[in-house]
Amino acid sequence: MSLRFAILGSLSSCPSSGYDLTRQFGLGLGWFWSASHSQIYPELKRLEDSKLIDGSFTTVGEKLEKRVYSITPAGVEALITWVTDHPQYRPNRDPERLQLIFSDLASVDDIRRHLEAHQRHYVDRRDLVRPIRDAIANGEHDRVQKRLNGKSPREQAMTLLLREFAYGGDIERAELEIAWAQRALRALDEYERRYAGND
Amino acid sequence: MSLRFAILGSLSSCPSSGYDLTRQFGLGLGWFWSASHSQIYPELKRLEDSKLIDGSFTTVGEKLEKRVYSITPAGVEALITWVTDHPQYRPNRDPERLQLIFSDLASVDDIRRHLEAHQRHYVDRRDLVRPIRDAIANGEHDRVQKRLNGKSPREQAMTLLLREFAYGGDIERAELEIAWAQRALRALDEYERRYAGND
DNA sequence: TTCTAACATGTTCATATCGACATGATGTTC
DNA sequence: GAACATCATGTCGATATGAACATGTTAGAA
Repeated sequence: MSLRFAILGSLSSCPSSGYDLTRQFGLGLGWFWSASHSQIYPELKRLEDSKLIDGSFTTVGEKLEKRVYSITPAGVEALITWVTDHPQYRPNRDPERLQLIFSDLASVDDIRRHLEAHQRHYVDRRDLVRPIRDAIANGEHDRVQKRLNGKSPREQAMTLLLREFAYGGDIERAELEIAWAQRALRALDEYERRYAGND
Repeated sequence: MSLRFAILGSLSSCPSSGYDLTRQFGLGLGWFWSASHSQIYPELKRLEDSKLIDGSFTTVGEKLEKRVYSITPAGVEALITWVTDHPQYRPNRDPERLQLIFSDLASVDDIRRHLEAHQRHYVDRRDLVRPIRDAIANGEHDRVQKRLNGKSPREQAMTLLLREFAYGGDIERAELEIAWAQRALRALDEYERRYAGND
């Protein structure tokens, strides 16, 4: 149910086409909600039917049609209602650690590979998010800059503060997972030393 | 797709009924994968059709039928294949921080409430997971004890080590989120001081 | 004996999600 | 002029998930 609000939120920065949004979901926004174009286009239709967004046609070159959507006042209202809502925490889904708790059926090497993959995953993630956070802080992020347009310095500071919290939290999470995996790997080493030769 | 393996994994500790599994998903296992009985019963049927588990009937009292499932050798094999697989990281879904980045449309008080709810959520979570982790470490967790049965001391140590990693990681994550929310709340205070009276 | 909590197992429907299928235009490079 | 990456918009079908609907038993307490 968050997809519609992810779209509304993105459109509250600036009007965009389905294609623009798809790319957004593949970049910055994607760290908090990801979606493919096959979800986005039908959702845009539904949002238009609900009068929360407004579509207009443009043409690129000779024939290529582009549909650019803008958020309506009703859309802004719906978005504000949603952000103001008590956050809904979804059911836990942690397939990696689920694998891990049943990995006593696998070999120590398999477990080691699992933890190394976990570490790599979060290193990659951290290294991809950091530049985005930095670009936002340095005023080099296009869509965030558009969001700042027309806002007072006070409001601009809040927009930037919230982004800093959100991306910062994501980076901290990645760093936690990296440190966790490293500690687990060291514990595995110790386990192997303790039981070396026995059994 | 992890549901079938969550069930297989749970059955690899000891045979259980759908009802037992439902409770398991509501307790320990639920921290890594949660599911309702309406997902579990049909999945058990599918697993039985695939010969990965074996169902037998028991009667409780006079009439009440109970279907107890055990994992088959083919099921153990399928489970091992899965735990040995490279972990699959799912698309990001972080509705809370998604709300947060668009909360520049809301009031500072709304943001404060959001962060306080976030903190409470993870305090509750931490306080619920810790006793489970401790019970496992102290040998007071029934299903984990059953899993240890018939294992060598070396194997038992690995089972317990993996649980410690998994639950420990979850607790650390909760503590990170609590600290993050507290820092964000302090940053909000500072924001309000800085802009007091202006605007 | 009656009531209640817990035991026990299902189905059904709406929605979410993802990968694959499907099509075509535009701009750049070789 | 051909090839290719990117722009651009859609649909379809399989599966996942969750809430609600549906039914009945058993054990213990009041």
